[in-house]
Amino acid sequence: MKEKKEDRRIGRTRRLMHEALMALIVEKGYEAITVQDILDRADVGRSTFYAHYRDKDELLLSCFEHLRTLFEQQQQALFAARRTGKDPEVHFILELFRHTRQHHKLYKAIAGKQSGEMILKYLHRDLYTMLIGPLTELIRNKKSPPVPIEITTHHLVSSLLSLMTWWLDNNMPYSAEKMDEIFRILTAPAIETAFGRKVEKKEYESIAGEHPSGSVNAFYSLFVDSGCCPDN
Amino acid sequence: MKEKKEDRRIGRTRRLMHEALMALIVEKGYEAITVQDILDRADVGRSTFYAHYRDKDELLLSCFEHLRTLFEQQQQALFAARRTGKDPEVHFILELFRHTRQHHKLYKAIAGKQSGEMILKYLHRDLYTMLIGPLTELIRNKKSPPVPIEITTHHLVSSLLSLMTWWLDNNMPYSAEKMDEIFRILTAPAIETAFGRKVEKKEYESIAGEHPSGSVNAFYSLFVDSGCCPDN
DNA sequence: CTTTTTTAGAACACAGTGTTCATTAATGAA
DNA sequence: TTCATTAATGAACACTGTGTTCTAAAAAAG
Repeated sequence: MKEKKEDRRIGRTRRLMHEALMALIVEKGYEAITVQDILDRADVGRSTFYAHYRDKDELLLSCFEHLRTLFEQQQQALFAARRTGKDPEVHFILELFRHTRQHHKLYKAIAGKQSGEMILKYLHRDLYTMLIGPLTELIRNKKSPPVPIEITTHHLVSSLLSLMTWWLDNNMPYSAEKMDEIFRILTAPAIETAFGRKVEKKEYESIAGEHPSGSVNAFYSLFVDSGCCPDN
Repeated sequence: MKEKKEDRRIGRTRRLMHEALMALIVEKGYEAITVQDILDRADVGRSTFYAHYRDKDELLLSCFEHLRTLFEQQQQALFAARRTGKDPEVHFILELFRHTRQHHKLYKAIAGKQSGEMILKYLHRDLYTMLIGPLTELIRNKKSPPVPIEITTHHLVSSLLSLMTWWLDNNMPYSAEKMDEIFRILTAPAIETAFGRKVEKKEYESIAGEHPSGSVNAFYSLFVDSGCCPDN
């Protein structure tokens, strides 16, 4: 399974540069960092850096992909555990907030306001791609929604990322569960609208409750049941 | 009133540089632009540029402030017209979309994805400052909201900007009125929640209607009635 | 017309990027 | 351990872009 013919030095050098960049982003912000800063912090040679990455952006992207792999592996594990029936339901958004808290230093460097804006665009694009399919599927047989599905999806992703960065940049004053709840309260009605259904008062109230397992969850469980996670 | 002791050359030079930057942003994106590009396009000397602006960012900021002034003047005029009772109600969000359409080339350069991310942060900060006060005032006597007012405000501003940039970057496929309606559908329920009131089905349905003048509008008319616009 | 202010243009030092190459060191396989 | 292979080092280099300075010329104001 594992292709382990990689030189140890490569992994070590890459790890050093990752760590250096993450630390520097938190300290002075991505834009202000020079390649020389990274070399000094990681204590590697200039030519070594360019042997691994084309430029600063590619290093940051590499850090981002590392974090995404971490999350995907954890999702895979949870997904597998769920299939055995031993675990409760897994909700993508909640797990994302939990993973963020668990690796908050990495997330803050990568998704916080100190990081490069480029990363947020990648995150947006990735989440958009994950969402647009299942959401389109869900409204297939419904009447045409009052808001185009592309805009709704775009709005949902922007809202999620906006909450994430707010949470990180304000030192996570609330629990992951609370953030998940906040996201639901702020966006669930819009999702119902996009699905073309009326919002019943009873349903709406249930949104503010603690993780209801009613129809509102249809959206959230999408991320687990529809195989929208990459590499599935 | 007007302090017109400014040398004609100053205005001309500044205008040339503004125009050059706007055009270049649309062409190749803000980050890729060098000072030399601006000098060539505007046909001004290098020392002239630095006599007016510290750097590229300050020039972009100057363009942004120019646009904001344009909008504020128009708002002032509408506000005045409304006081005479000759005009229908003025809604901040709708007027912002209308102004965006009216000056879409400027807005696309300044708020589109090709522009510097710095500007979106300024826009976010400005809108947040405009919103947070009136929103806090509105929930003063209500029960404590399920979502902190700071987060709700942050979310609203992010949603608005996300819609704005989507609209601009997709060549404005919908009318300003439609965008205003979309913004209401996607965010009004969250506002009601922040206000601590239950959303009645009748009210909710009215959101999707054409610019209802019911209680949902309490939020939107804030921008007109509460003097939250700068320089009032 | 005279004074004041702005602009032009070239020269400059400086900071940061990305490349090259000969040398040294670490690695992993035999 | 030996040894061929691969990676890291570090210094030198050309290059691009920034921001400053200075003198001469042009334009505006009075």
